[in-house]
Amino acid sequence: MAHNPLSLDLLRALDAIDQRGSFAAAAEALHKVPSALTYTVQKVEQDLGIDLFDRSGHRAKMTPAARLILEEGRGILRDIDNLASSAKKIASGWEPELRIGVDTVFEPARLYPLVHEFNEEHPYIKVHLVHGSLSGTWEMLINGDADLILSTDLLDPKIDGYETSRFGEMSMVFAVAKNHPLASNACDWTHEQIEAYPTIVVRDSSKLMAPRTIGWTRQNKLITVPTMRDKIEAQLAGLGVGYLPRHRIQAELDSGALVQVKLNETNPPSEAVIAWRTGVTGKALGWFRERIGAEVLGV
Amino acid sequence: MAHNPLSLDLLRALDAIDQRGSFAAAAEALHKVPSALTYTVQKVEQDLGIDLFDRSGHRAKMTPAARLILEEGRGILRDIDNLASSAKKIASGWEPELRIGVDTVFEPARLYPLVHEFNEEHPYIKVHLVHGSLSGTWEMLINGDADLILSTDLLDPKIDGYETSRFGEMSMVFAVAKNHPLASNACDWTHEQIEAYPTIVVRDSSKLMAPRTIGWTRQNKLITVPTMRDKIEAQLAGLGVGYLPRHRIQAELDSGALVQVKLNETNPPSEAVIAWRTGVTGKALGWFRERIGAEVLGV
DNA sequence: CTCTACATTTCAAAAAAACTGAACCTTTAT
DNA sequence: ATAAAGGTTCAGTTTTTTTGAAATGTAGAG
Repeated sequence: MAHNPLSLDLLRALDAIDQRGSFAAAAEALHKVPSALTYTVQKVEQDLGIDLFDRSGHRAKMTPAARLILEEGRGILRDIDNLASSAKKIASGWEPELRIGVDTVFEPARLYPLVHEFNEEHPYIKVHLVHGSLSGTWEMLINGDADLILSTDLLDPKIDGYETSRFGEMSMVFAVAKNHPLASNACDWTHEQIEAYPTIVVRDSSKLMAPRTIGWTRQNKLITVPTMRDKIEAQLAGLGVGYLPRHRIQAELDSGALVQVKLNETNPPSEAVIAWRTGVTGKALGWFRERIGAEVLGV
Repeated sequence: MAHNPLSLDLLRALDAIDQRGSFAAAAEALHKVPSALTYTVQKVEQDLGIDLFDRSGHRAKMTPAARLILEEGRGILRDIDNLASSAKKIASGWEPELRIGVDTVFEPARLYPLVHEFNEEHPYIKVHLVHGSLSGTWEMLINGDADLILSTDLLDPKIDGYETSRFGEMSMVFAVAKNHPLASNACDWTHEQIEAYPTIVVRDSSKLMAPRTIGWTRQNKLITVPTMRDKIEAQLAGLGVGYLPRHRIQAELDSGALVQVKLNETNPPSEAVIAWRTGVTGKALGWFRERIGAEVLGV
């Protein structure tokens, strides 16, 4: 019923006493007089019904109970401090949470260092990474399910209400597994020859918008997978062929696990873009807008 | 420099306002008058320099900053409450921490439910599970590295300063792997025949006391391993033979992965015991002393 | 549109709490 | 033995918190 007798003042007092070594020194550090500390401590001792100091000797010595309060109390004081500064941040335009929609063409792990850095600076601002593919990623932004998305300009629905900014170039390469028949003579295949093999395509995660397909698709021999990671793995396994973003498969191209097939059709490079809703000006959004760069594409 | 303006009173006020829905109702719940709440809130708003409520409408509405303080504050209030009650517990004879030494003959996982239950009841009392083998387990108790140990009476050094209590019977069975030569005719092997195979023994973790060996050992063909789990695995792999505690290998005996070999020597059943230092009367120690029972041996 | 019923704030006064400084023990150091 | 330092006590002072009555303001009913 009554209040918890533990006060932040007591926690601060215990901390100071432990750090400075005596009531007198602690009192000075807290800009108080020693008897004020005695008062604070005795009050809690009385209300809580336990001893916090053993006064049998010359110098007061903390009891195990006080030691527990001291140790856990430090964490609580830290939390309270963080909380106060976070509240100020939010009041000054930092959002309480930010939802970032990441298209499956990007490697999510490349964003982790940035998110980690942000989290260190702003421990109480929650960052949600949500995943989407193709039009589905834009849909998250339009619907308000994400505050910021990473996608490509190819898929930009070009409707009102949002703004974009480019942060890198993405070249798509037609690649097949090392042991795939198309890998043997890595040039000058005809359409018919290529169409002999299934194409792996990433399924659009959009629920409402018209699904978009990227590049040409043939009606026959399509295998759809939910994410770019699945597509890469499927092509690595030789299950099918298709365009893959170079930044996701550079290691595989270098090691020879995947082989680029040159086609005579031209594939204009697309741009990696971030997009956000017009008029949304949160500082956390700005923080990421300024920092998301080519390193998300593996530099 | 100055104090953090966030006070526990504010956190409690925000919580009540959120739960009851209005300053007036919250004030009543806190046995105060509404203007007192206004005062508490305004004071923090002024000190922190931010608004906690939007007063443009009829009813005061929390700002996002206040919402953050509310949500995180609830956790802090919970911590403070736990801390107060834990401090009282410790002052009334509950130890701040308890170190339990577990001999390797026991399956550590069988203790987890008990430790979990204890931890729910006493969130701020730290339980350390430390592992030892043979005399080493007793040494932890004698040295003061453990407050309570689980071992067997066979290894009891029978010196002054501690007390024991039995909590179950442990039968040791001479077992070999399914495919081991000794498994084929599971009876009446001569000593010489058995001595043809290596014996797996658990190494004593003792640093100072005289290492004890359990049962007979032959000087030749010994393979020592650090824990009972290693010994079981070694015998399962057919690497050697030896006595194993039935409660650790019941599943393997049932499935036939291990086969009991009957020997004509008699092996008196030993007792599983707990032991603690005489005169140590902490309540956490008592809690475990009362509850450790045959379920540690798999019922 | 006016009136009523809340919901909250303002303000001065009162109560409670926290703090101070001087006096006083007690223990440690010299 | 004496000085120095740590801690407490206590009466008085200052500061903070609470109160209750009046004021303000808004939503909703009639």
